[in-house]
Amino acid sequence: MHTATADAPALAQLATLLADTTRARICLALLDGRAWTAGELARTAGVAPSTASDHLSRLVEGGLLVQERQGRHRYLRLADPGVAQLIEDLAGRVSAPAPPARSLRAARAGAALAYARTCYDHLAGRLGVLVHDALLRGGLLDRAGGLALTPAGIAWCADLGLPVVQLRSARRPLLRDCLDWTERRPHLSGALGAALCDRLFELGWLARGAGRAVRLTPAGGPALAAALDLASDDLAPPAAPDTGGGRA
Amino acid sequence: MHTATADAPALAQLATLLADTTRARICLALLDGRAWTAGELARTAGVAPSTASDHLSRLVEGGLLVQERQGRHRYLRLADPGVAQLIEDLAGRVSAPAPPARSLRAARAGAALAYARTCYDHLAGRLGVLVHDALLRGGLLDRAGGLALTPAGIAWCADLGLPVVQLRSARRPLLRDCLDWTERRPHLSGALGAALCDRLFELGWLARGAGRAVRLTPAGGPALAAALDLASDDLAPPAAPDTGGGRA
DNA sequence: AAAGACTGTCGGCCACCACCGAAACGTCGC
DNA sequence: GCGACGTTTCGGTGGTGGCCGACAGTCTTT
Repeated sequence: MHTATADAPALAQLATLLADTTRARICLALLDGRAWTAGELARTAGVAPSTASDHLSRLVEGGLLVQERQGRHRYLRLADPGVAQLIEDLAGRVSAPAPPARSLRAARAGAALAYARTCYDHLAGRLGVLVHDALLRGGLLDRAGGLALTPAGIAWCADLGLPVVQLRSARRPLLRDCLDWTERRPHLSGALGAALCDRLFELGWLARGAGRAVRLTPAGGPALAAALDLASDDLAPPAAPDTGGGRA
Repeated sequence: MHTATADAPALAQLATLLADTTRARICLALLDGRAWTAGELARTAGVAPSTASDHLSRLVEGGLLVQERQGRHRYLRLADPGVAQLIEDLAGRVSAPAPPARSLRAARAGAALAYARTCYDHLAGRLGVLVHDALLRGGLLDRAGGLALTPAGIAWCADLGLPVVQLRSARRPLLRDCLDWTERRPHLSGALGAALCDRLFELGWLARGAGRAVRLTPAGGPALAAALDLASDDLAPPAAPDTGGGRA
């Protein structure tokens, strides 16, 4: 007599989708929030296109991915923020062993990624943490009784064009901590985190770099700093190292 | 060239632990937050003791479970609230298809479970949702800018013997929504949700029933209702359907 | 229309793993 | 001490699933 409060086979089936290195690689790649083609994912995962095709079909069928066919391409992306959250949570439990930079190019790419990147649909990296900290210091965000915007914070969002009331949804929390695995500190996720990131792109303050990396635009840096009541320098990426001096 | 932002093999390895029906059953059983013996888990999962022993060792080695040996018994429980959250999140993605009650006894047990139960370390079921709603209605909890206690809510917690400041931790959010799969509505999880549940047991307002089910004690019902500014009836379980059977 | 690119299907190979029963180990009780 | 009980270890077995190469389909390009 199995109590079977929840459907164990279904849970196992869902976990199975992530229980394969190749599928895990695919899902991690898709964590950038964009749509990839099947071929790109196959190359990234290091398997034959036919193998990847199989995996992708299973992931779609399992509800983790959604696809969109355009001509001879098959675009795939994570099904919804919940899937991204799930993968993040799982990845967060495995101690990421501080990837050592192998080459100068890799080190530079790594630095860009550590500075600012997208974490599915919100801002992460050092910039993400800085924004979080600035909001907290400015009294726009409050952690005394949980994690919430203050009335001032709600007004701040409205000024930026973020309608907080409309972002409230039963399906997704407005705010959520997302642990940064480079900074080891929280940044903002949730519906608002995603909307804020969207809006920064929309305003042209933020632009995509290579891969998951993003960067502040020349106009966006000062603008965001002003909005957060910071000096421009506070948001600047670490000074480009001419040689090895990795700034702490 | 694999970008390998995170360790895909490690993620897959972690997911593999949950990617088996038997291990999933074990983990779901342990969601009640208590420590089970290896034999109990074997019977619950419906496998031979030797099979379960193997699974349990793997789960412990993988960091999902912790064990404690006492004499000829091996007690196992979930390693930490994060694991419980992970399993909840996974289980929450698979639509639990409203288990039909097969017998009168099963229906009664199901009703008790739907009314109040523990969800690893916090209160769930109808009672959990009622508490959440009462806190919200009473202005102790606020959802305007996220999910947070109001100053009044912090005071209310203090009155109850819950030191909110000490509960704030980097490792675990103070408050968190946990979707109830019977009520389909949020109840309180997180560090505070766990502390509140603990305290209710400590005060003798809440007592354990069969399995994961809990019940309000005769003294606890009115006390909790008063604390939440509710009529006693508002917290009452659904009227017991009076068939002829002798009530235990 | 033909050539090329992206993707899906099929068959086969191989490795992994969940399961069990039997037996060994340790603890508890008489 | 002896037996009972809970647990673990150890082969052995069967099923599942990841992987590839080859071929077929579909869309784009020349």
